[in-house]
Amino acid sequence: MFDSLKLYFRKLAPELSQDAWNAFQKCLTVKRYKKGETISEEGRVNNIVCFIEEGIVMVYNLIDGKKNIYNFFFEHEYTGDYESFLTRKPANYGIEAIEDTITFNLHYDGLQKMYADFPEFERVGRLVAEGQFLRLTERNASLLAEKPEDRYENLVVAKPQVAQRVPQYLIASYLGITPEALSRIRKRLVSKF
Amino acid sequence: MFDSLKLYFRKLAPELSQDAWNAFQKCLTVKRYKKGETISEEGRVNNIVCFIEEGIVMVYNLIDGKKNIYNFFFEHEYTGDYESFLTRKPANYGIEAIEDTITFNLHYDGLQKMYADFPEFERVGRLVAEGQFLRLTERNASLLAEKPEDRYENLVVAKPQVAQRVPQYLIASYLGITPEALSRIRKRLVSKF
DNA sequence: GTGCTTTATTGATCCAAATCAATGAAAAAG
DNA sequence: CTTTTTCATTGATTTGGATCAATAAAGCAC
Repeated sequence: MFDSLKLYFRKLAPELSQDAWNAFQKCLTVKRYKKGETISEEGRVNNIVCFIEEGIVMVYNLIDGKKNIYNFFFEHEYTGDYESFLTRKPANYGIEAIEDTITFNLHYDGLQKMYADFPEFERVGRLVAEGQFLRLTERNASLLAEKPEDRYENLVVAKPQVAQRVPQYLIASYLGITPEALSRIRKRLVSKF
Repeated sequence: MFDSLKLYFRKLAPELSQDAWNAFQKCLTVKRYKKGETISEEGRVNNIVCFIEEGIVMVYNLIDGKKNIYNFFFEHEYTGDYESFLTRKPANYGIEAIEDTITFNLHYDGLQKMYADFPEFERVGRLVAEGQFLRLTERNASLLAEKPEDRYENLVVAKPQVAQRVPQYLIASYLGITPEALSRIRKRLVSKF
């Protein structure tokens, strides 16, 4: 059932015991979402981390009624409003399916129980948090130092899936620009070659 | 000696044993840096996390020979090129003292030994990584959704110390703009009141 | 399929920041 | 204290993206 997730864990923390993994499995629930459906709502405390088995998901941040795309997540990546999940404060971020999506969801209480029952699991928590941090670091450097045009070029190279499977107006939001600006950037890039 | 750091730990992980704390202390070294001095160099693997006892430090990212300020850190905050520290790859970030600074430095090997000898210490690692992540999340949202002018206004409110103790051209870099642009933003803000 | 809604493109205008350049102010070095 | 270097400000010009508006294309529902 959770083969892809198990594979992910094997790589992340190979020394994790079979007992811990078995207990962890029991904390998971499988969920299916239709394209456009809300997975986790902005405004209330977020209690889940989602491992995406199939589909694409976007995480956004509602500011002045406008959805700012924080990031896209694909098959075999995990996501969630990690901030709300950790702080137990109402989420600033919402999560929505961009395609029909299947996720394995881990509930907050389940994770806390894992930490309590299997102290070794703290290590997984640490590695996951560190991974999240590293991902953010890159995005941050990109937002700080690169122009929108460079950001788009790099995105296409680094995550070609995004350009292929995600609508442009969402990519524009992810890049921090308007759809019009992205359209013009694309035009410029085409005439470059 | 490490009172301020101990206080920080008490808040972060109150249940940490005295044994673990004692062992941890032994991993620390005290360092002094003059204003302008390099604490950790970009380009080589970073082996330290610094807890700042006194002074201000900046973390930057060298791109095309230009220092992009990632962040400033003050008394009783910790810093380091966490990315390089975690991945064991050459650092993309350098660290430099903005004022005369005293730090308590934790070496990578010391931390790994802590994890090995005191599995409970993984929890500290997790909480630290989570804290780093949360900090970055905010900065990210700010870079994505706010205009430089708003970013500056928010910075002045949230971290008045920065505006007071850090030169403007560094703040400009932190905001992702040129010193000229910041100078004009400040002018605009003054005439606002 | 037809119509309806959403998304993408293009044009025109406006604005904030980048860039280039020069001067003034402040800090560091001697 | 004086000189030198670094930092901050101001001006002129350029540029890329925002905004407003209109049209074209693609998706979706019926």
